[in-house]
Amino acid sequence: MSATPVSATLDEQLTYLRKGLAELIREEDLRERLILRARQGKTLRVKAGFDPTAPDLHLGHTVLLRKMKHFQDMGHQVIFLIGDSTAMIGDPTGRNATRPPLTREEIEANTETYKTQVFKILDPEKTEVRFNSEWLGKMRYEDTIRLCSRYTVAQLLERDDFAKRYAAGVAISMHELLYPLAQGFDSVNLESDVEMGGTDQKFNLLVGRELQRDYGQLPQIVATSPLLEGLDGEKKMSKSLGNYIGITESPEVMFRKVMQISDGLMFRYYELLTDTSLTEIATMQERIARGELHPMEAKIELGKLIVADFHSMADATHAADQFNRVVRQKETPSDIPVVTVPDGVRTDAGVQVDKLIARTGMVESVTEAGRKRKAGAVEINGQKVTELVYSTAGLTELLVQVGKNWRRITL
RNA sequence: GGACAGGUGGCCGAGCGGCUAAUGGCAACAGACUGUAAAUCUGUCGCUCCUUGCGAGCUACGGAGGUUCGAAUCCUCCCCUGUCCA
Repeated sequence: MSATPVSATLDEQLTYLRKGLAELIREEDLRERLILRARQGKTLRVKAGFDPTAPDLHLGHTVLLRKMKHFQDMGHQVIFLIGDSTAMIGDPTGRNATRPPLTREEIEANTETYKTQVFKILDPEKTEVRFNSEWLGKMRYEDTIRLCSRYTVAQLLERDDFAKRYAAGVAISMHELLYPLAQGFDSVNLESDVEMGGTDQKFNLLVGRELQRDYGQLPQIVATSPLLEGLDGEKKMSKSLGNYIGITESPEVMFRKVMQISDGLMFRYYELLTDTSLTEIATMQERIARGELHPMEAKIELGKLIVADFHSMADATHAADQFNRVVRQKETPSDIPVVTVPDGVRTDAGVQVDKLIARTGMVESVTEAGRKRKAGAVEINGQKVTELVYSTAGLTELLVQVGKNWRRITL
């Protein structure tokens, strides 16, 4: 990731920080704040919150993390806030009930997971990891009432999600209304100068400004980053929709997933997930349109860039090779998990195929295995297998393939 | 507290006594095609067992009971959601 020196001029800083943001509220405020803090000999406190119940980051999160890194590049302090208290609510999406609070152990385990992932992008030296239970957990009933008194129902109903649900007659629980307030209160406690989040967080981020004003603080600047579309190119990337690329996934899986996105989406990924400049991207698009560059070539390059970010260049090259051999030339992949035959799948004549592929984790259930086999999706030692029993006479191992799953099973 | 309308498989949404593991759509998975994808086409899409068969059993339509040869469908009670009234 390119680093602009900390000694950048004010205008250089602003340009650098503005790039790639969906919205900045307000740009003049950011300018003034930069001047103010510089005069005080301070750096900006840049906050972003994360949900500790789902410590698996995917590329969608990295759009934001990359932007946070840009603030660090400019010498500012980033606060990685873990919403352990607000996790009980969960950012209202319409169908969540109150979730039980996480235990201390769970939170710590999840925090560690987060750190190893987040510091692939963020600079640990300029990152402060905090928990909102520090202040929310200490609040008494009276404190909560006081906080609630600072906001009105009408204000909360401005939030698009609430407004829609209210209009449609879908349930909105009281505690969900507290979520934006709690998040805003985090900003008060952290005295944040900037809060970052996805564009879907805009409302919550703005609440922070209101509350900070109420508490006699300068309102934070709100910086939203675009939401990354998932692999389907339609909905935002999310784990629950299954259209994501996790940043801890293997180079091979990552690469393959990148190759699966549509050609159009590829440019979006270039824009939001790599340092490729907009002009370079435009040039690439033109060359593809003119037939000088094959879209696949551009996508391979994208895949390598992304894999290299989270693994290494060598891994990226290897993943690309692997993809080329396995997917394009339909050769056998080089690193196949090796397992021994599970109990109870042998028969007198050989092995029972359904149980074999179910019990080695290649499919969910024996029933599904049977379906896959009958549908012609199972190959053993290069031969399509539709019979129930596969003869193993004279064999010492089986090379089994079901779709993109491979296993080397020793007998 | 009252009146009314609802709660169905990952989601949406039909069914309203048997032929319903439950129409249809989306999503998903596998196969064909391909530039890798997209698009398109085909198949599948609860679990287990075996003698792998248009096989057997089990579980499933908010929950618990009941009526019936038989219930997602009827009855009772309960829980939950929404609307209106208080």
